[in-house]
Amino acid sequence: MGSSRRNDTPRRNDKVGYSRADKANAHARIIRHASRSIREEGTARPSVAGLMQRAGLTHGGFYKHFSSREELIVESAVAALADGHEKMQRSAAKNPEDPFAGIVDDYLSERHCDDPGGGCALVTLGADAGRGGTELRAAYADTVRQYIDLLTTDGESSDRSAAASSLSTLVGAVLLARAVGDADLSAEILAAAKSGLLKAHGSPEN
Amino acid sequence: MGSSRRNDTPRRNDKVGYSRADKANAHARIIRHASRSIREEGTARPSVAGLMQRAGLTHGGFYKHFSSREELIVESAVAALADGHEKMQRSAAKNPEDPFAGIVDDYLSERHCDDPGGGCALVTLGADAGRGGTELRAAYADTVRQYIDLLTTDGESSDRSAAASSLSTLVGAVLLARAVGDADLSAEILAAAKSGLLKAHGSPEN
DNA sequence: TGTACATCAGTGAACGCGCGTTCACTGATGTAC
DNA sequence: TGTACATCAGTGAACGCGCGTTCACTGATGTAC
Repeated sequence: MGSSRRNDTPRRNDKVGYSRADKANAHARIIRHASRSIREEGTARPSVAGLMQRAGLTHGGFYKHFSSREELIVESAVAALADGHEKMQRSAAKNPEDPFAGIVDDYLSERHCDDPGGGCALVTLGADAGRGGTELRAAYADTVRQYIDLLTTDGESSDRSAAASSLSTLVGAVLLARAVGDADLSAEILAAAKSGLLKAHGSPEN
Repeated sequence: MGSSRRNDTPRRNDKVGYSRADKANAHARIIRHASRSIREEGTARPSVAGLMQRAGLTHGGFYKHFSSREELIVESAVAALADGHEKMQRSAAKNPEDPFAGIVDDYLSERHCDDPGGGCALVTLGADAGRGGTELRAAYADTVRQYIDLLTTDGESSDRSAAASSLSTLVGAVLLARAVGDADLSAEILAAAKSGLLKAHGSPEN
């Protein structure tokens, strides 16, 4: 009740002092929300003030966490890329007998299509990465390699090629399905990609 | 020599009066350069002044051509989408015996990959279209349908599905190849997509 | 065909606004003793 | 353990800057007669 050292009054609205744990939490919150924002709006549009507001903070404290807007963008892009990869790992784990089918089902789902902010950043940040700096592109490339590994069921080189081709189809299909404003055409694209991928995967050699 | 009505002194640098043909030419020039700029930089970043400057004009006259920045962006996005489709038609025409192979060769070429400003706008404007207004998305959807038609060699519905799947692969591969900053990985992705597409197209049924 | 005049494409200065960034300030945190 | 004090996360006002947009102005264009 009386003199509280910590963990009392966990978060006041008006004015407080801030512990190191508070800062770490705030940092994680900024990154988490920003990684959604840039997937939704791209890396160019979101403002520093808006991103801080979404994390429940004001813009003034921004430079206690990042040396520039660009640094936040890169850090949250990396987080977004990792987030998408983790979700794909979970998709693969959902169907242990045919992880490829598990991935395809989740990736080409309406659910994924309707949630760009929580979805694969290869799609949402692809164009921005192509225009971006070295660091972003390197992180993007690493993520591509991880996706290809995940889609490669054995170590054969032809299978790695098939995985890269499959990844292209997955990413392209979701990009197209989101961009056309037509639900029927979106569904057609997703179904076509799924059919093509499963057919190719079913007959791996000729 | 003496009193020139028109077509003398075709374009002076300092100060001139402007004919209707001049305006039409200027309008086309603005659109042409802007359609490159937005493919290179996205729809968010290029400024009105910069876009006008690239067309050899100053920003003041902008609103003689467009009612807002947004209007220019949409108009030049439509032009960019049409430009990419025309180039793909030419790719198909280059190989009349196997138009599909002609398209795949050009689309997945290093040349296309290295020229986003002159390349397919489904790739470069995909993310922006997904975030954009109704008009842009409708134009994007129309272009997608034209691409699918071009990739459909007969009217069978399964072939249309194959075409949509192939288009996803094409678009995804170029998006990925551009975004990874690694020439080897880019080449690997393009080669993998090409191999996957030609394999699938070689054996159309089972 | 020639003359008189309204039009309007393009210029460059100016507008308010939102942006990224900086700063003085606050007060709990957390260290030194 | 308790006391004194430096640190520093977060606030909100303020900064200059570049943006989209507006405007008065110019003078060849192109129409009316």
